[in-house]
Amino acid sequence: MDSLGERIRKLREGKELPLRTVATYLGIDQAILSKIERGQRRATREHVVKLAMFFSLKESDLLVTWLSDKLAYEVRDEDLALEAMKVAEEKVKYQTRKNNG
Amino acid sequence: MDSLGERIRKLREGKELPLRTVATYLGIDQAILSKIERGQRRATREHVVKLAMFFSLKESDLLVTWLSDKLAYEVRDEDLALEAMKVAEEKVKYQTRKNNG
DNA sequence: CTTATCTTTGACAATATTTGTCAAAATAAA
DNA sequence: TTTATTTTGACAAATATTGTCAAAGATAAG
Repeated sequence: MDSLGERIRKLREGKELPLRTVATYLGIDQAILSKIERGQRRATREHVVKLAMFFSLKESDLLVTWLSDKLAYEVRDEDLALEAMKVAEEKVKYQTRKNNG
Repeated sequence: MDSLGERIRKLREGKELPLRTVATYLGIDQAILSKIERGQRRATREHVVKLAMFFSLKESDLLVTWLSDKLAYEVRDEDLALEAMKVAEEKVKYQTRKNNG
């Protein structure tokens, strides 16, 4: 259950690449990538798409990691986080039905 | 499975109160309350707390509605919304374990 | 120990998003 | 018609996000 940051740090270190290399590919300063990897900043969707390219991952795979990070972040230090999450899941199911069939 | 806006509109209309009355209680312009009720703007936590007071609801009850709205909003029009939501739920469970026991 | 490379930190700027006011237009009720 | 209520949209203020940059802190190599 890794965060996006943990995942890409592992991938990057697995290839023994410096932050600079990946950051340049993303078109951002290495300082930001450093922060993203350690969870101090959040990636944008564009970053995620490019990271999937860079590391040859399925885009949807990395997007789910990124989105779930965002959701968990949204209810960080909320007592009612889990309860809200469950209700939200139902709301999303309903939204989906509404958009499709 | 009402949104916060739907809930408070029903409550307000149930008491036959104009937007003005509730908006003044919240300390905001009625235009905003109108938008919140119709889901065009989002309430702040402060609004929610005051609304719970105003309508004599359990604060946590309304907070769950508000939080779940925020979560659902965060993944609006995302194909991977539901999948991300499920992963996020696990992440939240883990966070909780980390903070408590 | 010194130098070179890599990573982290923090101050700051630019941009985007959110939250609000206000006034006018639209709607509904008297 | 009037009067009260609600909705809309343009705009401003406040806040949050995303980024650069330069310096400080680690790590590794010579």
